[in-house]
Amino acid sequence: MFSKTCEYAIRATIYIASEYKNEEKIGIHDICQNIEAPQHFVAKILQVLSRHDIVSSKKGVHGGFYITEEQRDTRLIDIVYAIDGDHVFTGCALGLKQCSETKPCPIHYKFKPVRENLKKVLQDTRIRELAENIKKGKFVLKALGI
Amino acid sequence: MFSKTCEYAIRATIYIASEYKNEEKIGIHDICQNIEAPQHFVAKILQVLSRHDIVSSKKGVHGGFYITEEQRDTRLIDIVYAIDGDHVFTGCALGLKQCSETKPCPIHYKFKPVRENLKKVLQDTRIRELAENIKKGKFVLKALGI
DNA sequence: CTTAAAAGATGATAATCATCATGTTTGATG
DNA sequence: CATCAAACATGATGATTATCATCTTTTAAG
Repeated sequence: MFSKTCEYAIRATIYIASEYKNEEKIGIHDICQNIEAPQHFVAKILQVLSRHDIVSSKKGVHGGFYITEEQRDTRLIDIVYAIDGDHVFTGCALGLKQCSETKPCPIHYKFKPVRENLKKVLQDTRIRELAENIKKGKFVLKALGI
Repeated sequence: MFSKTCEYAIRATIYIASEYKNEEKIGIHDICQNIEAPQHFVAKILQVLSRHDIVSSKKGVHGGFYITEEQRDTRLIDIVYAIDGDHVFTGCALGLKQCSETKPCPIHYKFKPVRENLKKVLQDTRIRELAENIKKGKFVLKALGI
């Protein structure tokens, strides 16, 4: 559904939001270990997220990634747009360039509710809520090693 | 949502179903021209569809691709399964290996209805219906050149 | 029974996406 | 103000996906 890049982006953002407290920034190493993702790759992704004002970062000693109160209001759709663009929402399911409401492909209207459903979920889900649920232990971001 | 391979597979199948009549098989060249897809690539895909009994083919002079009455009952989900596998339906939206009903990722339950919705659409849509609609001119598979 | 037109099979190339590596800039701290 | 730990930037490699090319097999028809 999303690119791997986007999956990592969402996981990293949720992790940062669930861990950040007391002004202690979170290092890339810590992040990657806990979301089980390749370090260099995620570093690159976090730079993009940072430029899009989805997460914050600070260089230097005691630097790292963190998230502000405002940024906790980020909706999943913002991350998807920042990384994957609008393709998931607007692109034709059959890959037809000219497919539209007036020139629909054979399955255009059948997929419309699916798309709208997806969009709604992404619009209604905020990082804040997901991070809270992680903290409560309701959900997991990685398999817990015994 | 689907791979390009899968998009071409669906388009080709619909085209064959909408064009085939009077036992006249449809050549790969004709198909590719009308669905605007690369010939060699689609040839490969049609071989897979043929092996999966989604379309039929005949070699030699006056050979080509065609579709039987039974094959017109093929549902879109059959094509997706044949080409892309079950990843769209079962894979975690965040790419987590261990994500499941008992160990859900943070957005697992939010995406569940989206997935079910998608699956239902694919299950309820048959090639027969799509081909009929093409014939009636209600939908298009390619941009009509002026 | 030879020919030609079609799909079938397999392997090679190209493009895209994911991952890795290396060096640069920033900023707190002694 | 030198040092070091962090993110930042950019380019290189690897893997996967999409596309192309070449040859083989089948089959109707002269």
